[in-house]
Amino acid sequence: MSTPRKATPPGIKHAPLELEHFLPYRLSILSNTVSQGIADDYQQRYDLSMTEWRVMAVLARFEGLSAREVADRTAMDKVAVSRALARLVEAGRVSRHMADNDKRRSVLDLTEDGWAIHDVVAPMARAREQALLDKLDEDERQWLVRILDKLQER
Amino acid sequence: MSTPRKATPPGIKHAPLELEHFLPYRLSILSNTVSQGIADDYQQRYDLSMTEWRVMAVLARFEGLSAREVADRTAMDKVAVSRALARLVEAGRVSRHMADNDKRRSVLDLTEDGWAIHDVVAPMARAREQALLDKLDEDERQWLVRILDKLQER
DNA sequence: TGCAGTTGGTTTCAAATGTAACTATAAAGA
DNA sequence: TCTTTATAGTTACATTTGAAACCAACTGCA
Repeated sequence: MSTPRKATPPGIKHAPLELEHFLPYRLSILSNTVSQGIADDYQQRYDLSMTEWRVMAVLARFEGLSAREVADRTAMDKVAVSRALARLVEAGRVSRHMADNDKRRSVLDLTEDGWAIHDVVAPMARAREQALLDKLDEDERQWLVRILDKLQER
Repeated sequence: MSTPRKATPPGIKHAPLELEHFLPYRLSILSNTVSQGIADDYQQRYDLSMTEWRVMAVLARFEGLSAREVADRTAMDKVAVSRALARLVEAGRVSRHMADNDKRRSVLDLTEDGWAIHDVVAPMARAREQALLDKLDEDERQWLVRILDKLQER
């Protein structure tokens, strides 16, 4: 154990990644920081998880979705959605009733309580986004949108 | 339950977030897609988790770090690092010995096996990054770096 | 010295998450 | 119609993750 078993051949350099310039890493750090920041605004206050908030946000935007459609729109998997919905319905923040044309399908909506929370949290989320965008000038904001569009293509 | 308890005042619109244009959401989707893509390259093949790979990547770049320093550099918490290291050491991919000036502190390095894995995975990660960057033209790439720098300020 | 506070790191326990199996309904084909 | 296959959603189990408690070693200071 104390003697090196084989010296690294002199010519080989290993070329480690420079994480601080590595795009996937930078994206990950940035994304986590931002999402966590927003979550800090509502988590304790409303006992609301990030996934629950995402479900609420999409139901605010599109009323009457099924669980499956929520999953599609949030890029969450259906089990996660099912669990988030169980808590939200239990807490009286989302109403669920059966679609009359298809008894498997649920029809989901925010309740009044759900809307009340939404109407507090959504502006806070927007404010966080704005704080981020404020670091950029107008040119940069436009490039950012264009760049994100291209990176997400396909 | 069947009678609405209070009608939503007619003037109030609720202003839901448009997730598809909401920056934090877009960043999250993009980041997860990219990181998961890279992870697909090594997870099954080397039985290596994403956190383990991150630890290896940072040890490739900076030899002899302590666990604490790894945590700082990866923005992971120390419990996650501790667990990743336990597996990596067990698997013979990282060596750990005690710092002689401070017996709490560990001195961590990739082993030969660790380097061998690194030297396969790092180029794959770089290739993924390149595939992403290939979607942009030179202008856009430069703006992206600049924008990320500004977004991460402070 | 010797005590109080801090730091590096691991362990423990609870909560979150993912995978696969399962139930119920619906749709499609013979 | 009867049988097969697909879909919506939940449940069960195993794994991962995070928070807090914990232990050991170090530091500062009386």
